[in-house]
Amino acid sequence: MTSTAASAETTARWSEELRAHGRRVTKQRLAVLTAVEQFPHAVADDVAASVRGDLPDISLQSVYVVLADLTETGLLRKIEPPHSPARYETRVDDNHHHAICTGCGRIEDVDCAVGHAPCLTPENTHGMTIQIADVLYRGLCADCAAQAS
Amino acid sequence: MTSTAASAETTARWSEELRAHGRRVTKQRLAVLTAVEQFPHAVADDVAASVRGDLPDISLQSVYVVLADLTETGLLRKIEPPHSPARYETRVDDNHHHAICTGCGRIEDVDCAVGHAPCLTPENTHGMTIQIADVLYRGLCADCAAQAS
DNA sequence: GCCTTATTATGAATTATTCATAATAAGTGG
DNA sequence: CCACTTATTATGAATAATTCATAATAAGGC
Repeated sequence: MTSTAASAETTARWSEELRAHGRRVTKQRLAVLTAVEQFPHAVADDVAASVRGDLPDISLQSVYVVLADLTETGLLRKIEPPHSPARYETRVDDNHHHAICTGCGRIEDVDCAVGHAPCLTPENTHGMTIQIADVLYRGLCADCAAQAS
Repeated sequence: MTSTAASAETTARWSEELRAHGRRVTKQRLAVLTAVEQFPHAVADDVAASVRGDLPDISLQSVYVVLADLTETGLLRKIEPPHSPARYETRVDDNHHHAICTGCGRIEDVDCAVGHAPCLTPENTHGMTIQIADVLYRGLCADCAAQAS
């Protein structure tokens, strides 16, 4: 996974977002945001590889620190599928879901199936106040289905 | 978490299930099945603690081996919530979902919200053939909500 | 009761991630 | 533009859950 220098426009947009959230604008944050935007659902390792196009000496741990901070800030969304390291994306405002291929592990975005907030009204919640519903679809992607036959 | 000696009836039922799946009946498997049935959503550590009421010297690794085998066999269902070790339950035949309390981590069963197979028909699957939908609700349980106020 | 093969035991290894602490740099006020 | 405060980043070590390889054991068929 190679890097792509962020366009001035992209940089400006992310800088604005960072400031809007009261965060300092650093080259590490800009590089991470750009990388995740370019490669949605990338894992920390991939992000680090991409970021190293701009910042060759950044360590994986530093990338983890930045990813965690940006996730907490709300600029990134963290996805944690079983049997996969955590993945990150910049699409944070809609509550879309994900489909993971059981063959190759690739992840695709999936919009809500039923209106805007699907599955948010389970029948019996045992007194729990439900805040969000994480939906993870599992299946076979077209490529893996073709290979299987 | 203490053990409860399995009733003869329970043991007989699980023995039958094991044989029906072409598996040998061992005291380790019976103890694990009984423990998980008694404590739904227990983590491996809890299962080991419970099993040790019958088999004081069983190691955690052995419990892991048995849990993995029973899960593969289909006698147990494994739940893998983020930030929690895997949990196990004996309720395997319905596709029910789970609600996890963000306060205390407790897990409750939640029946399907919309008919029998909710959320199984997303709008755009990018060519993926969806097989199952894992739904994980997050919220606050009654106890934690009370404490928060 | 033997014998074959499934099952279990166990110590070591793995992987993703966080933590504590030290070093650095962003933005602010003079 | 410089200095300074405090956020941010760097880094090595630690952690936690789980799996793996291999050796020991025991179920169930004959």
